[in-house]
Amino acid sequence: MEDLLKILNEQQQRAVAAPPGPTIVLAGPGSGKTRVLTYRIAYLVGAMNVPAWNILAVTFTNKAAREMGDRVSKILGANADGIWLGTFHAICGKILRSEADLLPVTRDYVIFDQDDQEALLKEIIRENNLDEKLYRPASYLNEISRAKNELITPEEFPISSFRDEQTQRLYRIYQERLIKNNAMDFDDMLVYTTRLLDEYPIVRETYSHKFEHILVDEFQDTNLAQYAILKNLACTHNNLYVVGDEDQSIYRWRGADYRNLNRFKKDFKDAKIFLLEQNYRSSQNILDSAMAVIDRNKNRTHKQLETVREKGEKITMIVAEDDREEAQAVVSAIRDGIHMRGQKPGNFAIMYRTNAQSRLFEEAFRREGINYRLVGAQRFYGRREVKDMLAFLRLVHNPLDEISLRRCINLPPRGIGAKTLESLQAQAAASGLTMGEVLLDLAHGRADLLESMGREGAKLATFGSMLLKWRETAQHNRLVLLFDRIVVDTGYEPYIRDKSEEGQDRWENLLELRSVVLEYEEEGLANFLESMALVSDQDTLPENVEAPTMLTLHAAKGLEFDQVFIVGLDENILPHRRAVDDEEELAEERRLLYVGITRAKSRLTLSRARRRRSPYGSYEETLASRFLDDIPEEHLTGSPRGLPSRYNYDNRGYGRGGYNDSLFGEGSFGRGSSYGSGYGSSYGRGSGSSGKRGSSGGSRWENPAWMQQKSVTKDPPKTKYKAGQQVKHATYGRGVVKSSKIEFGDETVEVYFEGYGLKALVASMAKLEVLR
DNA sequence: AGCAGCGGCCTTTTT
DNA sequence: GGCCGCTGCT
Repeated sequence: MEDLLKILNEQQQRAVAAPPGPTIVLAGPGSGKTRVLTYRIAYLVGAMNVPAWNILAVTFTNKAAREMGDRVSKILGANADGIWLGTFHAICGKILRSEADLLPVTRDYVIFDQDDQEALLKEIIRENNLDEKLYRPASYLNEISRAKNELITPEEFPISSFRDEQTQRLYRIYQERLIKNNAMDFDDMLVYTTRLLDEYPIVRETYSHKFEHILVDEFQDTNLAQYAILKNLACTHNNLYVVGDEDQSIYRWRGADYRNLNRFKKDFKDAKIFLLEQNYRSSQNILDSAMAVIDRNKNRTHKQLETVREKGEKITMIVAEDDREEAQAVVSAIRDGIHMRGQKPGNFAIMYRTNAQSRLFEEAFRREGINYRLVGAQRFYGRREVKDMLAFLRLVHNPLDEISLRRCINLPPRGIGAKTLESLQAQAAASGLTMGEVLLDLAHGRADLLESMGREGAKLATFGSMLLKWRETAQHNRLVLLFDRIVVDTGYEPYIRDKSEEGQDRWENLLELRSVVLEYEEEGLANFLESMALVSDQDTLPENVEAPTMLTLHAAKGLEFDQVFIVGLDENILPHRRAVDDEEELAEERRLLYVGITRAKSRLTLSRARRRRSPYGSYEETLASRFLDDIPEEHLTGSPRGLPSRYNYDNRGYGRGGYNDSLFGEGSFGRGSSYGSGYGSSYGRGSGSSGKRGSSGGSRWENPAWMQQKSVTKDPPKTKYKAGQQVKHATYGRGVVKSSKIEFGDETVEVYFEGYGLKALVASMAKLEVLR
């Protein structure tokens, strides 16, 4: 253990070896806080003899959890087994399923995402004859969400206007309906867990004893509900170790409250505080600029960030004529970095305020033939065909879920339209059941029902029978069989797989989902559905892909890149239009920029556009972001208001090679960015395709191995692997093929591995080596 | 019941 | 400029 401590600096060592009890680690960007957390866990296990299963570590994303888990395992090996490590929501999910008896929902509850929530609230608004134009679900959901994050029940909802009254009413009905659907939303997971711990001393004490040591990453982004959970869990020991940085608090709008740090100090008077100021990431120029930006915020402690690295290059400013040119300039710069200076494509990142901004950059990358990876936006799990399939699976798991029922009951169209649904709903209401229950009753051959519902009853009974069959399949068979049954029984394949390229993409997405299903054979449907609901954007960031990354500033938190481009530094973009007239929100926009700047290791480029397309289509003049004023000129190359440098776009349909020099301007020439005029245009083309999934962009699903391999659907289905063959797998080692067959155009091999048992693998992805 | 065509509405950020 | 929902036609 002492050896381990040696590779940490003095501040880090002290934080890692802190005595038990409430502890705050204030960690500047790039100061190795993940490292401190990892070693803290190792220290607890290795030096303080705390069993791993008595440790709970909470991270902000699943990806962060995975990374930390890997690092801890590397240090501790099997001694790390049993540790609870995950996001707040994942950990709450685990607790809630264990304690489901105490909840108003059953163990089979499903998690409603934003779309489901909106669908449900929309229904409620409709049923209550409220004007849908006036009652936008999203805006009410926002308020409901905020209330939940502050642990305010519908009854406690504060009322000071007519709108508040409506919100309260909708909130109350919305909660009732969630329970009726045997569902909860993201916020409920926190709220129910809090209440479980608050109201049942036995539960509180059980978990508090189990989690003798609790560690929390990104503490500045916890909300009140999360804080309450932590406090409850720590109630018997106070061993609460939190790491955070108030300057990186960027989720206020989601209820996060960096004042939880103050709350913590107040609630735990004896809390020890450690500071990590040594930066290992960025050049001093970058850090100085970051500090210049953040120092303008009030109510914070100034931190003097020092780097171990060199002073580094100045920050480059690009000012383009319009947003399209901005995108082209940034992508050209990346292209030059890759091709002229031999930089690795993965070194680059483009960060923006809103997802919508990614589009022009995607187009520019395509023009240049450069592959890219995109975080978030239209995620894989947000795709229609994926959500459709998940709706079927959710309905099978939880027939009370009316949102999923409505979504999938007529997929593909089978004559169950609005009218049929209405009569199903009427029947449900009349018998005090849910629609799903009525369907299952019909399937069970309830003659009275069938009779009273006439022709519609017959249609519904057909679907009900399928549902019943699927539910039986789910109980006795492999998960993937259920998946396949649904696809076959509904005729979903021909429905989405039309002749178009899009149709093919959709089908391939479905196959990809199927291969995810294969990974959940042991964990089962409930766990599969839960992880599907809890994957975050960052979790879908493709790894091991050498390509520039595009992501929002929010998604960039916790990451680092050698060269960072922060784009759209205009008023109303960054800071965002919605934030400019509120001081608190403005401060958060500033922190957002700070987070972005501090992601950069060696080189930082800021860009803006003089004209920008408004959401409506027309072009608007822009003003330079006020934040640019705060970056001292000595750190900057190019002026925020200066002239753009001359770009040459290689005549790719956009080439006015260069811009009018005589445009008004304060900036002087030659100070412009270094993307000089016209490097050759001969490279880049066709080096990769980024658009396999159309404009929706990628995720970790971008070009997976099986995609390159043409699917085989025609007979005869020849399998590559044969029963009895000895094979080798990267993770599982040696195994014997038990069977292999073509399912949906992809070969599925069942292999028996020593020490791992029977595994079902997708042949094109598993990369099995045939030994004999 | 289902599709095509038209008009109104947007855009923060996410577990 | 694009998505969603509504209307009216088959």
